[in-house]
Amino acid sequence: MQYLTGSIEIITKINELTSAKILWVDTEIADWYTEKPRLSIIQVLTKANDAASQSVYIFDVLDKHDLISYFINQIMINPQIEKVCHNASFDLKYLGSIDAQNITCTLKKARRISKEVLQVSNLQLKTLATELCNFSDVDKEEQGSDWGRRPLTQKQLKYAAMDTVYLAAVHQRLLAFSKANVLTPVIEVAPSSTQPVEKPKSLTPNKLRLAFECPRLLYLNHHFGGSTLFLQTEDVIDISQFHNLVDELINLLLNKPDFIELFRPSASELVVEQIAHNIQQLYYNRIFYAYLQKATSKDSKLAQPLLKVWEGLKKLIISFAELLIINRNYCDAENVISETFIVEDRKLEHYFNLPDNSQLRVLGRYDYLVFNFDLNRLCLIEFKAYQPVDLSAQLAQVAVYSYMLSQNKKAPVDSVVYCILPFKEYYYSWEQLEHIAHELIPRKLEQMQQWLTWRAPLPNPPPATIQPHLCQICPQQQKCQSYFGGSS
DNA sequence: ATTTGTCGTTAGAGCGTGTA
DNA sequence: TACACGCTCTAACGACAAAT
Repeated sequence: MQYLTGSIEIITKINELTSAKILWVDTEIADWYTEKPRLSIIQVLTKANDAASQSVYIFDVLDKHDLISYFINQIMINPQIEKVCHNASFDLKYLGSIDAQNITCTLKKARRISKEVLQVSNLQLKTLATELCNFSDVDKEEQGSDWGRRPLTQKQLKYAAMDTVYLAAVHQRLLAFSKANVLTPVIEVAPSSTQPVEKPKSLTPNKLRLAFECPRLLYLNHHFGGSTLFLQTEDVIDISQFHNLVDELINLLLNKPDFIELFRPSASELVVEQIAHNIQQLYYNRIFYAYLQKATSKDSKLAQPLLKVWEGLKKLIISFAELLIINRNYCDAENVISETFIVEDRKLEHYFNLPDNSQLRVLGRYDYLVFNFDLNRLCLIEFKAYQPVDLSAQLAQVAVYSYMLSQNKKAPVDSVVYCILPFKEYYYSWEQLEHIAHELIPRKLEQMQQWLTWRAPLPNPPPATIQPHLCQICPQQQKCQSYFGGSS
């Protein structure tokens, strides 16, 4: 160890060090607890594996600002020299801060590897020296000692020198660790060729349904908003909470222990009407009655139409009861409900291959999923408050849902649509849905892209496909005629 | 276009750890 | 003591699907 105090010898040594490739650097600070901390000494190790601390140079730079600046300019800023520090951000406060180049922080390295992997109790330099590098007799006392006093004691100088020795040893060990844990190389993502024509980046099953019902309405809705539901005015009651009503029905089935007792007898002993009646009763008392009260208190005219909704829900419950009894053949009473109603993430995503060889993302969320043990098949449920205006559009919508889910599940998925006002059940088997999803949907999606990007007065406006008598109740009939003109 | 509910991302507050 | 950094947790924000 060389302890250098004279300006000339320090500058000479700094000049020597500029040819080094790597240096292990540490500092000691006097008055660190005060407003005006002073850099006391800079320790530099030039050779790793120097347990005898032969190649440590200690520069005494207390209050010698020109020497400190010289060190910073010659060593710290020089990008050719790698400087290794423990908790480098601390030393850099006195040695060039943001100007310093090519700094390696062993604390950062150690943190990245983690305490657990290193199997050490903490990441202090002294701990790493003892627990990672097996140094014994590591001195801790002098760290907080008075580095402003001169002359420095032999003990202080020994401590200061050993710090860099530990630093180099720890550094070597950490390098070995990070080499051993080479992370999987970063996967180069192929740059996606951006299409010159601006096309919708993704579509939804709901939009697809609309595209089948009326492309013009799809277009108007996309650009100008407005309602898309074809409804006779006398049908319309506010059942925006309709999905909530169904949600609560299924939650009730899943969470109410009473229903387990209901399914205690064997399947052959169970009677659909009886089961359904029980569910209806409980649901009416728990959920629907309160909803009815609340709605009619706001508007007493709602009572009559809401009773129609109830009639629909009752029939829905019968359907559920039938399915549950079928499945009771295969499940015990405790599990039949949870095995029938499958609760999981309802989001769906799929990239459809279009006829023009491009791909289009379709995103959607289905309503519910059940399993029928007799058919050994999943079945996706879609709820509609009102009768569909166009059955083929409805079919297309559930075909997309079924198809996307079947891709996830790697299994066929049937679909059923329940309409509540008035109650009607539409069952579609996977065999017909798959055909539609394969043959019809990709072409429709391609058309939709064209329709949605169409700008008046370019040719090929979206056709009006809806039947004329239904167009009379189109929610945007007026706008459609004024925008597209002619027949609707 | 606007709204509504859900869900995932992100900024930042707070805490712990490191330095003399 | 003071400051920097990173981790975690949360609140705010925005994206999204579906409905109006």
